[in-house]
Amino acid sequence: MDRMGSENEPVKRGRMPKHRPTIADIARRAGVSKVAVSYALNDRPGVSPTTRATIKAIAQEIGWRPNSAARALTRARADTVGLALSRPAKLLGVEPFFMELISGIETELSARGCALLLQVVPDPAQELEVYRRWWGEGRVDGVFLADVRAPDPRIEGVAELGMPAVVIGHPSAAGSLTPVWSDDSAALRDTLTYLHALGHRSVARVAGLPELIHTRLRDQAQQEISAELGLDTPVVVHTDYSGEEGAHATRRLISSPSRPTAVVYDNDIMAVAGLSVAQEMGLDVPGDLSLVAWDDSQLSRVVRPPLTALSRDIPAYGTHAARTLLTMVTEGPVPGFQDATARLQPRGSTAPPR
Amino acid sequence: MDRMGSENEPVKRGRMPKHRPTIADIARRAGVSKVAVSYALNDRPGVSPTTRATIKAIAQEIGWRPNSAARALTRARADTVGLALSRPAKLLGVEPFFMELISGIETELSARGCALLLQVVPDPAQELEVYRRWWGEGRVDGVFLADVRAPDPRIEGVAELGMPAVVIGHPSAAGSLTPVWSDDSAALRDTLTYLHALGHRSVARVAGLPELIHTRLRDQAQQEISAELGLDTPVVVHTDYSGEEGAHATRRLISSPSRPTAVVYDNDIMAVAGLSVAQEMGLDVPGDLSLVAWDDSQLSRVVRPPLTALSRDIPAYGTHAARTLLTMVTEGPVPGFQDATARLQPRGSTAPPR
DNA sequence: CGGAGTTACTGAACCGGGTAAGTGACGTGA
DNA sequence: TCACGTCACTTACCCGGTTCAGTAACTCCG
Repeated sequence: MDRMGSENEPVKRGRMPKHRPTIADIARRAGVSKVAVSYALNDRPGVSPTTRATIKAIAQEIGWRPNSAARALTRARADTVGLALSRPAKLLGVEPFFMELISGIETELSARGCALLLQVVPDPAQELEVYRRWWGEGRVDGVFLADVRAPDPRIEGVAELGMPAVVIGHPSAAGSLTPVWSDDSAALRDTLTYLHALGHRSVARVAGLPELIHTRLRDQAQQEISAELGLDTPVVVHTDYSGEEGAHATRRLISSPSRPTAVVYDNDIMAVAGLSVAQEMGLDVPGDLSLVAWDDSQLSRVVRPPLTALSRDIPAYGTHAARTLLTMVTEGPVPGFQDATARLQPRGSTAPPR
Repeated sequence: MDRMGSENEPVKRGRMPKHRPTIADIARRAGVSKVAVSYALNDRPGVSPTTRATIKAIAQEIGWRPNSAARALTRARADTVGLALSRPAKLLGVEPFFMELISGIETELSARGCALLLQVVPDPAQELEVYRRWWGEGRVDGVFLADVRAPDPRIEGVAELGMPAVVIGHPSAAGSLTPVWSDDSAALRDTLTYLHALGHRSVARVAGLPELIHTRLRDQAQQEISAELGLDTPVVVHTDYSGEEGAHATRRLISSPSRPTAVVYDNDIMAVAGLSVAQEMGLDVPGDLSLVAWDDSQLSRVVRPPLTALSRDIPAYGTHAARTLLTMVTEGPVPGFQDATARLQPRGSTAPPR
């Protein structure tokens, strides 16, 4: 029984009215009530197998999809989680970390029918504001926090909202929120032990942003482990993670009277920059200077010599973070999750010092 | 009925019930109806200045935000646009392009109070499925399409849905959708003309995925421009954009009997890999081999010699794409937008051939 | 054969905003 | 003095899907 264009009559260009099908449309076609359709489509008791099949067939045929807004309204669930990043475009682009993390987060989210809302903002204060807005508007069910800082207003702010949140970083940085982290200290211990075994005694580090907690933790771990192993007190230079600052820091280290024999870089782009600088200044890598990159990507492998790197599965890290967050959303508080420790991948950029 | 605490009355830890404020709450406090509140908050006539001020003050005080689902339901507008990417995690991470693009897209979106929904999927077919779902569920008002392929089901599929969409790529790839693009052909012309002027006659190219339309367009332009300038018929090697394949392709080119004197790479990671391979094989860059990278990032500047690159403002590109899409969403069809042509940035990796 | 239980369904209300169409209290001009 | 217009609100109903509380019809069983 084909009834003519119900209420909305004037069609624009011969096209269908593009009226997205609703359960009311299905109900009309099937000759039942909206409610029966709702029960049928959600596999809830209350409709006969025959009716259920008919309704499902009609839904399939007319391409019905549940309107997410309507559903969110009743279930008070957005099926969306959020991630705001506060780093400048140029830096975000050059660090493979975030893209790989996002990619891993997606893997888990899409398997569970959840979407990811992303926003890039200039600074952490605005990041909190974005989270406040998202939560207030009911757009997200939870969020990820990355790049935790020394005193970080986001931690307290998000906790106050009562919004499920996963901190990508060490528990000591997470406050009352749930951390998903990997043990940087152990990774650094492996690295320094390895360099010590090669015969190095002076190991410097070109670190990331000093205000990030994970930078501080690495700084502190390096102090402690160096002392334990009997290495020289380490020189640590802080940068903004850019290649330019990595190059500059390397130049400073190499020119200093107490030149280190090995350098650990907090990301791979700085390690590559450091490698170029060292070679340009006539040093042999690894003969005169050994280099280690923290986080491994294609970049570490395509330069000569290939870089010894602290390798970890970043997409998996993201997947774990997403899984943790979704569990919190659906089942309430969870303790946190410790991911695998980065594994040292020795390549051509490290050797015994001459 | 086994669940008793359903009326969420026993608060867990002394916290407020976390009932997000609605306009009904404001109405109650102000002693007016919901509608008066709605009018007041939306700056519509129908309430006295005094009442309006009172209502706004209360809204401010209790931290009211419009529920996005409820709003989407009546306005049939999600205030969200979508981007699905179908590249493997490892490749996405290493190419600064997407992160910078997203960052630029965000700049425009957040200024207009619009959110970005992101999804990473394994292949283009699933990307279309994601778009179908998002559109069917009313989650997005429009989408971006990147990495258009030779026959691309997404173009037709998205057009069929009647969903606003911007194609990041050449008009010839966009079908009936709206393109935002920059003139690769002109950029390549500048590059080849420059290399020709330096004295190069044999210019190869290490290209990206052959199924991408923009790769094809570059291939074709290279053919034509090379012929025009009197260069040798160009050798083009297709890759998956990874450093590994870039290195391999370079090795092949260098070892071939008709070794080119210059190579253009479709992204910077491959150019860096190519540089390493050339140096490893004993070639002097730029003396024996000149290299050009398509798309410029920090990477091009931190290696030695720094890479001559086709530089363009990718965040701005994203901003233009976002602006175009939002215009389509709010005002209907627009013609498309041509972004600035990439500018050749000569650095140390190019010189006259020996 | 009558009451209880089950099955298959429906009407009404709800989520949190929005719009259209009133309504009563004023002010104003003829 | 009265009809008319405005203002400042209100009532009623919508968006699309979910939930609760019925209600017939049918089955089962003592």
